[in-house]
Amino acid sequence: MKLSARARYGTKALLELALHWGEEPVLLKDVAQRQQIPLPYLEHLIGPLVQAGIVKSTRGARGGVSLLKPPEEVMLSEVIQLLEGSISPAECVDNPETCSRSNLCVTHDIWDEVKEAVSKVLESITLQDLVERRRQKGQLGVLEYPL
Amino acid sequence: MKLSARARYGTKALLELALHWGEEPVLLKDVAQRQQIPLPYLEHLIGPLVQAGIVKSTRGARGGVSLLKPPEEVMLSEVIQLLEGSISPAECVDNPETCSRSNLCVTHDIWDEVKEAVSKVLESITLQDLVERRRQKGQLGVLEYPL
DNA sequence: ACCTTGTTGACTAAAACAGTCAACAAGGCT
DNA sequence: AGCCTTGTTGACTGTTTTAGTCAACAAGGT
Repeated sequence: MKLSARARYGTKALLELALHWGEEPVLLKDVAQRQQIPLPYLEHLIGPLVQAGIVKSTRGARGGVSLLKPPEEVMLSEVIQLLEGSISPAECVDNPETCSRSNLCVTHDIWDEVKEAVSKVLESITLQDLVERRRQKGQLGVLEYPL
Repeated sequence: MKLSARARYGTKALLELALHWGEEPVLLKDVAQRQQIPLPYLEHLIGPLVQAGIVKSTRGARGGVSLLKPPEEVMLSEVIQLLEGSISPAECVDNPETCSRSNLCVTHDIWDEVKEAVSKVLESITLQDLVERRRQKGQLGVLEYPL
């Protein structure tokens, strides 16, 4: 039931961008450093996020990445799904045809309920929520960590 | 976020035993066959379940395995935890010391909420619930599949 | 004794995953 | 124009985990 590093790193990266919503693009390098993500790894996460229309990237000097959609419009469920593939705990939840006798299979229903529970949580939280929680935690907000 | 085959197989196996609660021990071979679990694999799941006091095993002719605790006293959370290790979606939920700056780390809180949501579902379902759901599905009950 | 059944541990094959490296594309700056 | 900066892409590697197998063994019934 572990979430992949992909999904965890991706979420942290987006939080970082959300903290800078409306400002200049942030350097990938800085996102990596501040959120403790290996830079070459982060590079691979950005692609899908750009294609999904969540992130905008600008090349060249003074370039970087920034959020394209407003933070309050990005649900975590969306992000996780994009980077993780699917949140269902068992294959048969997404593809009922893979398990024979799904009609009798009670456990199938359980895994589906688990999935729904997770979905519900992740759908209820947006990047904006993360930003607010973060600001509440470290009262200093963005100034907390220089650079 | 996938559940391991260990946990899924284990759950199915216990459901099978719960269906025979109060009867003669069931052969491992039959559990494997009816729940579509590779026998040699199932053998490895039984050990931990016996040690945890959930299952009782009897060797020799007319032996087999049977539930030790009443089905209504076995929560799925217990089973999954035993076979899967932990249900938290991220390491840092179980070991906060592994992630530095956990004080500022907002995502940590999210993963914890996800874990709680899953726990809540799995704690609310016992083997007895599975049995009842199963009986409702296949009206014929145990007779549904001969052998 | 012998047959049946669960127990244990060693082992393998395959897949998934995290992470790296290097070549490249695109855009600003002087 | 040329250089420097920054993101993009794809190939690659090493490690870990996982599912699954095999074979020797232990225990109990008949």
